[in-house]
Order: sequence, then structure tokens, then C-alpha cells
Amino acid sequence: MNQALVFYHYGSVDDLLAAACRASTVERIGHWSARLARAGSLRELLAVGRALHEQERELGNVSFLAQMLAGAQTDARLAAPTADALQLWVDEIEAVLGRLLAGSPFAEIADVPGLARAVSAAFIGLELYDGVDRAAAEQAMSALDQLAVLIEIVDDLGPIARRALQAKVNRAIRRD
Amino acid sequence: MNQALVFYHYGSVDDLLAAACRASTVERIGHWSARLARAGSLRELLAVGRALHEQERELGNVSFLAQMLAGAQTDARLAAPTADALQLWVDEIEAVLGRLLAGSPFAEIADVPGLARAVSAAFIGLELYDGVDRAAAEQAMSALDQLAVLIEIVDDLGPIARRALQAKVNRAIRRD
DNA sequence: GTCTATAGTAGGATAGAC
DNA sequence: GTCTATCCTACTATAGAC
Repeated sequence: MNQALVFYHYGSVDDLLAAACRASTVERIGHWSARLARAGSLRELLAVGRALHEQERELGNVSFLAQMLAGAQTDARLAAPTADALQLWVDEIEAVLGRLLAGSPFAEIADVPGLARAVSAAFIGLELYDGVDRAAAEQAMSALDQLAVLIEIVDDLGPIARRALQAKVNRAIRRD
Repeated sequence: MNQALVFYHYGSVDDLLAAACRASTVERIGHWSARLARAGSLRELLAVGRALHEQERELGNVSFLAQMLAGAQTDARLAAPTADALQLWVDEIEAVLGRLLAGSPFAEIADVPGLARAVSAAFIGLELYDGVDRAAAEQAMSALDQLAVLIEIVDDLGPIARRALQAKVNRAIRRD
């Protein structure tokens, strides 16, 4: 391909990046959505996240995302397509979390759309952290894995403890 | 200042960035460590994080961090100083979390150093997300705030529920 | 639609005067 | 230590032939 064709087809480099960002995201989500839909627990979701990160990093998509995020901080023309791409991922995560947290006190007190955005942002942070300090990112991932165990334990409390927890949750909700 | 002086004093642009990264991080941590040390709960820690993000964003430090992270993904000369700077923040967070989670089942099942790295990475992700989609990042922050309420509720369970939880935690630990 | 050529700009880096 | 001048390279973008 020729460098001048960028401007014939896309008008500017920014517009090319926007198109690449959109197309790549749609393609990658198509590649992962089935696996995300198959995750049956938070720990399984984390495992899919691990595999996803590994592969996207090798494809260079993590570096690309990092560059888009960095550019987007000071350039609205990059921020808009980046936000759109992230929204596509957030929609996926929201669907998975909504399914996994159905009936859980976590879903009752914290809204799932907000959680999906928080989880997505946290995952992005972990991906970038991994490129900077792999050992530290791995340590963080392990801690999240252990935390997921605890969340599932809380979700799986017996009726007495569950009622006590629910009562406290209700009081806290009223207090806010 | 003159452009050529960069190379006289620092040798290369990368080395200048490394020095700036280090100096700036030390200075900013000096500015925030007292407030972090004063946080008495996870929700207060989140509130400090909100204020910190707001101010560092206005100072341009979030954009700087984003650029360092993006560059570090493909350049080890940027990765090393970035990792060092993040480690300084992680040390701060580790101290705060160690204090706040002392005696909590969260600290017993997930190691605090790993959690500190996960929290730091998540915070970085939120900062970058905020530069791309402010409303979404705000929604994520609110969800985390509500989640912190739930964590404090679990931490504050009565003796019966607490014992049931602890027993399940112990079983889960042995299972791993 | 695709190519070559080219303009314009910016950034990293060195040489050498002071 | 600081400056000017300069080189080199890379990148964005346009003009115009085919």
C-alpha cells in the first residue's frame, strides 16, 4: 500500500485511526464474545480476561489501545472513536456481569452498567501495567482471582448469614 | 531553556523523561501521602482518589502518565522508569490498604501487596477512561463507591455470619 | 484508484562558538 | 553551561501523472 492513499481514502491519519479502531474492535469482539458468554463464574470470566489479554498483546492491540488512550487525553478527535470502541467492550462485559451477578447482593447495591465500566477500566489499567511491569501485573491478577473466590463465597452464604447481610445492605441503601 | 541543553544535561529525550517522571512522582506523592494516610475507610480512600485524579488531570500529569504508559509498551527504556514511578504509588496504596483491611476476610484471602497493585492498575485505567469518556468513568466510580459500602458491610457482619463466612474462606483457601 | 514527487513541519541529536 | 547553527529522520499532506 502507498502512504498517499491514506489521505485519499480516509482524509487524515486521525480518521484512519478511527476507522481502524472501530473495525479492529468489532472484529476482536466477534472473536471473543462466544467465550465471554460461556463464562459461568467470576473466576472463569477472569480466566477469559487473562487469555484475551495475552492474545491481544501479541497482536499489538494493547499497544494500539495505549496509543489511542494517550492521544485521546488531549485530542477529542481521538477520544470519540476510542470511547466508541470501549463502549462496545463495555456492552459485552455488562451482559456477562448481568448474567453472573443476577440475584447477588453485589448487583443489588451496585448497578451492573457502572460495574461493567469499572471492570473494563480496571482491565485496561491492568493491560497497560503489564506492559510496564509484568511481575506486578501478574501479582495483581492473582489477587483479583482470590478476591473473586471471596465474592463467590459471599454470594453463596447460608440463609442466616445471607439474611443478615441483606438487612445491612438494605439499611445502607436507605442511608445513602 | 534551550533545546540543545536537554542532551547536555540528560543525554537523550528518554533520559529526560525518566528523570521528569521520577522527580514529578516523588513530588506528587509528597503532596498526597498525608491525605492517603488519613483515609479511615475504603470510601474515604475512594474520595481521596477522586480528588487526586481531578487535580493531577488539571496539572497534565494524567496525560503525561498516559504517554509514558503508551511508550513503555514497546520501549524498555520508558518501561523501567514508568515501573519505578508506579511502584512508588503502589507502596503508598499498600500501606493504606494494609491498615484499612487489617483483620478483614479480604486481607486474609487476597494478599495486600497484590491488591495494592490491582487497585493502582484499576485507578490508572479509570484515569485514562475519564479522558476518553467522562460520563462513563463517573458511572464506574459511583459503582465502586457502592461496592465499597458492600465490602464494609461484609467486614462488619455479626459474629454468626462472620463465622460462617470465615469457615467458607478457610475451606476455599485449603481447596486452592 | 494508485502511484511518484514533493512541500512543509517537527523532533532528536551533534558541532562548535562563546 | 549555554547558545546558535545545522543535520538527519520521520510524518502529514498535497499535486499531478497514469
